[in-house]
Amino acid sequence: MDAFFVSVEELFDPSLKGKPVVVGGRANERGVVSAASYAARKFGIHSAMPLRTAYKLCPQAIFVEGHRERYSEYSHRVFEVLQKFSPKVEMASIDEAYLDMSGTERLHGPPLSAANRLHELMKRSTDLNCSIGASTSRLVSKIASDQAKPNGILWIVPGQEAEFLAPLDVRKIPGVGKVTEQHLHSCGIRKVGDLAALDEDFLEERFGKWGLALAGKSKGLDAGGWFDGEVGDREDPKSISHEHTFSIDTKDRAALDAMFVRLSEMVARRLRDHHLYARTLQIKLRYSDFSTFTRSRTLDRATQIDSELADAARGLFHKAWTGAAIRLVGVYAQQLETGEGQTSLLDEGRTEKWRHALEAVDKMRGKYGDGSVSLAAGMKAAFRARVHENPENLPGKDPKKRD
DNA sequence: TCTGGGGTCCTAGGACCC
DNA sequence: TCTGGGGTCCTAGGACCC
Repeated sequence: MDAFFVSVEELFDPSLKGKPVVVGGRANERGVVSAASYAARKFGIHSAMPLRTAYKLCPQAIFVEGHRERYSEYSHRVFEVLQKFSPKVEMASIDEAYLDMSGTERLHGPPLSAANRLHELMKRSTDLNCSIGASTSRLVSKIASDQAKPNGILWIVPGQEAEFLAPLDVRKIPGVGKVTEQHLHSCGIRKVGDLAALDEDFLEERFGKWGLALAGKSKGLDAGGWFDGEVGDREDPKSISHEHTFSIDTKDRAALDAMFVRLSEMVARRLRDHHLYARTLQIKLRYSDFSTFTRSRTLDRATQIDSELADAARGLFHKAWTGAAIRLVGVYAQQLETGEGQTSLLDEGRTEKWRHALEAVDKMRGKYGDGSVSLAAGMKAAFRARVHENPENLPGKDPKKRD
């Protein structure tokens, strides 16, 4: 989808159309650009750029927080349109999808006319623009759709994959980021064609397993990495996490403790939504100087209970924390299992009680919002965060706030 | 410039087992 | 007595994607 978040915002507020719009947060907040309108991009603004930098480049831009629920809803509408074209659809992210079109020629005709009809139906059904790349591999189709933006279609004729890729910068290959790009440049490799011309053994020696995959990609093959397997058979998530960057770095032990509880609750809630149990719990700490540390622990027994995750998270935190001011904390559930596994008789009663309590809690959260119920420590987190960011929120000043 | 939040995949060392 | 080779699990870190 083209400038997806911005385009959805425009549907709800047409006055934004044609203006420099930045989705991601207010101009003076800690955070980065999630999406920028094409008008904003003219000023040099792009996604992942710090909001404060974007503001300096274009102070007159309109900064909006964004609405995740709306994007999810529209993502689902997009998915429904795509399903009309192939039974094998894979949403690769909220605004990007792959369709396996093999065997649909009789129904949709040759690639270009199928792409055309999809393009038109997408516009009619969702009022949103997309770009389409068509080819014999996911890799080439993805790159082709990038080249087709905005609002375009690009079909790479079978056999022409390598020719299409050859003049492009190596950075265009998904998986080649800043670091790999620098590494490749230092070897004198700048274009995909340079890569394709190299000896596979050289690449493997220099870049390991990844080098071998790169050799394949440079020729347009879905070799290794993300593109393995059939289109559309992604299963359960492999990890579930939440993290929080404080608007002001903090050393407040109770506030940090409480934030770990709150994040653990959010993770546990989503584990239950997915009917999954976590065997490994990881935390992340980021200090003021941006140095980042992770600590993890594998639990005796997989769990989806708020307090068990929270206790483990706080335990890891206390062991690792230097006492210095902290910018970010995070909680990650990994090694997800579909059952909790062997439970000792001793644990069973306790676990059962929690299960009932949490069922009720989840129902209330569904009805009254996520903030409606929390472990006592989680409530403290919300409260302390409010006071930390605005001392006016201290209780006693206003009887209503004290409640 | 002053750096979010949600993910996936890969590497590498050490413990431990046979 | 002076040390193999294979495997798996655990932990920490990092590149990368949207």
